[in-house]
Amino acid sequence: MINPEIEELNLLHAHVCSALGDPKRLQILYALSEEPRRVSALAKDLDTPQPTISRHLAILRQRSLVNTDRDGVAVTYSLADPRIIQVLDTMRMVLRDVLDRQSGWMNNGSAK
Amino acid sequence: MINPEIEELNLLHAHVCSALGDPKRLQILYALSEEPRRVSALAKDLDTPQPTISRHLAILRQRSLVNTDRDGVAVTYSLADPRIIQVLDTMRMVLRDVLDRQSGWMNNGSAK
DNA sequence: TTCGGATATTCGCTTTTCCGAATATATGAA
DNA sequence: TTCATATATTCGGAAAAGCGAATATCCGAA
Repeated sequence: MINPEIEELNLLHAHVCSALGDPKRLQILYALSEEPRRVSALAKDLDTPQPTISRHLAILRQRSLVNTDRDGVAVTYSLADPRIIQVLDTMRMVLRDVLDRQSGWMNNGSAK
Repeated sequence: MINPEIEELNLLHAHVCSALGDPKRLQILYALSEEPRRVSALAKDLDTPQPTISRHLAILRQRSLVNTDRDGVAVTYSLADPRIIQVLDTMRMVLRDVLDRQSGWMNNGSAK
């Protein structure tokens, strides 16, 4: 409980997870899972200013969630690990189940 | 791309994921995955003030990541879905791989 | 109703995060 | 070197998140 290594790992863990907590970054990650893209392509596809995309990509890059590949003046970003999408899909399924349960399919719990 | 339903789901998705981005909440979720606990037990086990624990639990509750079960004056919290831990474990593995790669096992890439 | 223990909420305050706008840097071509 | 294009960074302000301390609420027992 007072182990500094575990504590440190916990901080990193939260730091990485917090990168998943932004709508624009989710869009970016899903877009990259379809296929690697340049910054300009992401900006166009997500209809978002290029500096905004770059800032989010910097965050994802710092947390090692995406890789970069320079090609002349252009930079192509790709997903660093497919498990990231697996994680996001799982969370989406969990969310969907919650929404289904709340949206009262099964009417109101009392028969007749 | 201009679908309001998808957009809304994306916001919720990010909102739920952002709950995973705090070290204390990670500790709480892992503790609850071992076994359900009362607020006071969490406070003691994680060596954290009770109001702090309650605030974090409120966030996890709002996002439907934990369930509550009143038993008189005590409230027992439990993990709402085991897939949440699966997600956290996966992210930890991804993180571990990154750290391993950075920590230069394989020395420096050039033999001899 | 009153009390005591368990849990929840509020209040200031500081820190972090996000955005748009502007600007800076980097690379290849000429 | 200079230009044009692609990408990155900085700045200022607004919104959100976190925390400790204090306090409020809830529930069962008496």
